[in-house]
Amino acid sequence: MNISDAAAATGLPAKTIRYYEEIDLIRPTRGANGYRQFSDTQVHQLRFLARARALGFGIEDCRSLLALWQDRDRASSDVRAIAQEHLTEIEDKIAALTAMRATLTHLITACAGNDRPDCPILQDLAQE
Amino acid sequence: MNISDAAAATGLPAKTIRYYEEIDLIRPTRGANGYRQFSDTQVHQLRFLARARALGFGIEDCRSLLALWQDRDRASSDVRAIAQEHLTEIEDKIAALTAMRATLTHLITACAGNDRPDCPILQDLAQE
DNA sequence: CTTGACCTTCCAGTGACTAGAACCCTTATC
DNA sequence: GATAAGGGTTCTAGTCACTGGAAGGTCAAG
Repeated sequence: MNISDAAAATGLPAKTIRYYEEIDLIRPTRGANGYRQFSDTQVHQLRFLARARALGFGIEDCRSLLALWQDRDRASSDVRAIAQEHLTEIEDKIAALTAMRATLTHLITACAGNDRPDCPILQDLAQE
Repeated sequence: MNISDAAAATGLPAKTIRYYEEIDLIRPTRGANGYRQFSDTQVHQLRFLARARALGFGIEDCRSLLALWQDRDRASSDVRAIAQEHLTEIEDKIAALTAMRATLTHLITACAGNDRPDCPILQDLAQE
């Protein structure tokens, strides 16, 4: 399977798959012409990576999760620990963004949004 | 006022202030010894930038907002438009993170987190 | 005169790709 | 056999907003 087929099968751009090879997340073999060859197993790994990335896991977490997936003697507690830490980070980001949203919503509501120069948004930025 | 005083007065790291000069967000003068000199006005501008960054505005938005702040003939609608677009981006991010949180919370709850290898988290990553 | 705290510039790295250039290989058609 | 389209390859550089570190100049105190 060539790279564009692997891309179609996983939803990942070909460029991203090449990048994953560069950082040793995946090791496709090479054909006589130098083209990358992806096995069904590797396509499965790529789908795993795509899903993990979609859940927001960083590349190093993905590497760990992939290794755990391959390891039949893994402990589910190791997987859970990675997921739990990631969840905490997500919750922190949500909290930060939610605070921004509250402030912005408030300021936008207060701003007339007309031709005049007076603006509560700028006042807020200038003062606090 | 030297850079470390400006940093202390604004909460921004000195490195960040140098970076802001490099990208022409601020233009401190220089003393005879080559040190950057910050006026009270410039410290005020830096605080404005710090606050805008804290609300998540990107650097180019900050540049625009700073220019609008300096412009006495501005229309508040221009400020509001920038803030509104930014708010929409924040809401998109919150939505994406909230979806991740829901999935992760569900999976973490389902995972025993013990010494055994069976793990709903890996199952989810492998299948979907 | 030395020490230590400041300041300067410049280079490189972060995360996870992405764009683009320059070039090679395969397949189909004429 | 020529050619053109549509693969594939590598390499460099750019993204965003800093951040770390090295090498070296400046200043105030003792």
